[in-house]
Amino acid sequence: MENKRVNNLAIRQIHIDELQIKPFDPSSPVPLYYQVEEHLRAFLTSDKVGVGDLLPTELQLADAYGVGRHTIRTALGRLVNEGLITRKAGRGTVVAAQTDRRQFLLAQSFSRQMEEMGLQPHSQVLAQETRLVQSNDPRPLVIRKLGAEVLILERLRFGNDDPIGLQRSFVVLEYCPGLETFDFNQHSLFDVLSKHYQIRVTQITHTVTATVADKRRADLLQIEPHAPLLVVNSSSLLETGEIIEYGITYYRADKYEYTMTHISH
Amino acid sequence: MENKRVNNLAIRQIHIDELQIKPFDPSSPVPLYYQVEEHLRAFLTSDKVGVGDLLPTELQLADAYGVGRHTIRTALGRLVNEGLITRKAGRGTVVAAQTDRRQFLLAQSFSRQMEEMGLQPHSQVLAQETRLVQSNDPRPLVIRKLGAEVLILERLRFGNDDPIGLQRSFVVLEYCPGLETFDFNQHSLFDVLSKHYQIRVTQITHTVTATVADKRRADLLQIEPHAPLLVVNSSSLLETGEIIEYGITYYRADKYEYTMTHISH
DNA sequence: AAGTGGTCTAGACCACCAT
DNA sequence: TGGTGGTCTAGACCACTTA
Repeated sequence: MENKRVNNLAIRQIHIDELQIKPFDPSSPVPLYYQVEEHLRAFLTSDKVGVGDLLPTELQLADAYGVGRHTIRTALGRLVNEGLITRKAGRGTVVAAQTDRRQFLLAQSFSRQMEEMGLQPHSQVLAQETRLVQSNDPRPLVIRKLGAEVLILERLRFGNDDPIGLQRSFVVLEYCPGLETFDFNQHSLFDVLSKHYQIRVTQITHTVTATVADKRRADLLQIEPHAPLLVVNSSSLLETGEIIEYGITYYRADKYEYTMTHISH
Repeated sequence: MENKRVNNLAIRQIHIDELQIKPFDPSSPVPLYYQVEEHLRAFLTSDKVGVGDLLPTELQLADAYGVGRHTIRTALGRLVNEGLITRKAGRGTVVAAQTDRRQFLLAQSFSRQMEEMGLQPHSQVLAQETRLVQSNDPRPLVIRKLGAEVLILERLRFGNDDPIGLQRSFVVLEYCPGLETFDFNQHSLFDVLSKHYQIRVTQITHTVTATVADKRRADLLQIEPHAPLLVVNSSSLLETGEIIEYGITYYRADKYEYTMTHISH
């Protein structure tokens, strides 16, 4: 529990013992730098560390893991690329803000988007049914999952009690049997998938277009008919490339905008 | 001009002399690996190489540049991260297809987007003027460049002779003096910036929302008034984080959609 | 002044690929 | 079988940060 005061900012120096380093299996075919990397990643993504914490020095890590400094640098270099840590000569290696990871969560979850905008999210389930994928369902589902069993969920989404979006979600039940028994007035879809089913969505594609509100959508969203709507179609894929969810959301253009940053390295 | 035949595929082995390596200035403060990296990048992005060409071995490069193998590996590793090359143990280092770079160009340039969709792009300049940034201009410009000189360009954008978008661009002239003398009926804005001014845009943020067409926009885009439009606001930043361009484009929702894929690592 | 990450070298052994 | 990139070590000097 030693703290130092640097630049008028209390920062925490992580002690080497906190890493709970165990000796490696030297006969393992897995490269040493990768074993170090995985061990550090597990530690960095746990709740034992916070943004800005200072990692032990490279030489301390090399000593503790029982490998050369270059091996440690290889592992740290990969974690820098991943955005988990940053390095400063003369200063040390610090735990970074996980903006990428947070942005990805935002891309998945309406609830987190609302929280990010400072709004209190809630949902009203308008319809919930399970049936098989039909040929007039969204194309990505038809192409890859025709005839598969899906949960279809239609929800009206609110931020601070204002209706913001009307969302229709198709979830392929083969990956999450029993999903239809949850109450999605109370639970976030992506929270249930990640926490109850341990499902990792690793890729999401959004296609954005525009339309004008018809009578039903105007009534539900409490806007004039013919008011502009932003239409976001989303495909959520597993690591294997299989589709698990497809969604169509109609957002009020006066309450919501879609932002994306492209970075060239 | 020696070719080898491997796996029924003619591949070209790049000879070390083709790189035209000159001795480095050893007193330069620029790290050796970075000098190597820049030299290789210039070579790889020139028309002297093609996708699939095989680079000289790491030891040959180390010898030719007069540095250690590890220094060469650092430079090559960074170029791998950048997507310019790939490596295969036992095989060698090969020139990669530059898919990442192409996607980023797409995000910049209307012309390339149209080509990607198989449409012939062209533009009609509706207005072109230079003036100073005023307080009622787009916020990102006002915040960072109030009073700076900008070129304002309003263009009607076509794909295969159909009007698709109406675009208003603000370009900060401090980075590209004389830009106002180009004829943007003929030239792509981002082509002129990158080729004539050697300007590298490394970050673009898009904000997407929706509206309905007013009379003027409906006439220009040849649609009904009140038809839905997709509104894309874009900020283009330099490596330094400074803003060089801001654009607002109104796209016909029946002709254009905005697609973005998020990937979690 | 002491310690940090940044850079660099020389050398070693390995798994993999082409021949 | 010979050569490639992949991994790893030991050691060195530097610029920079912090005290």
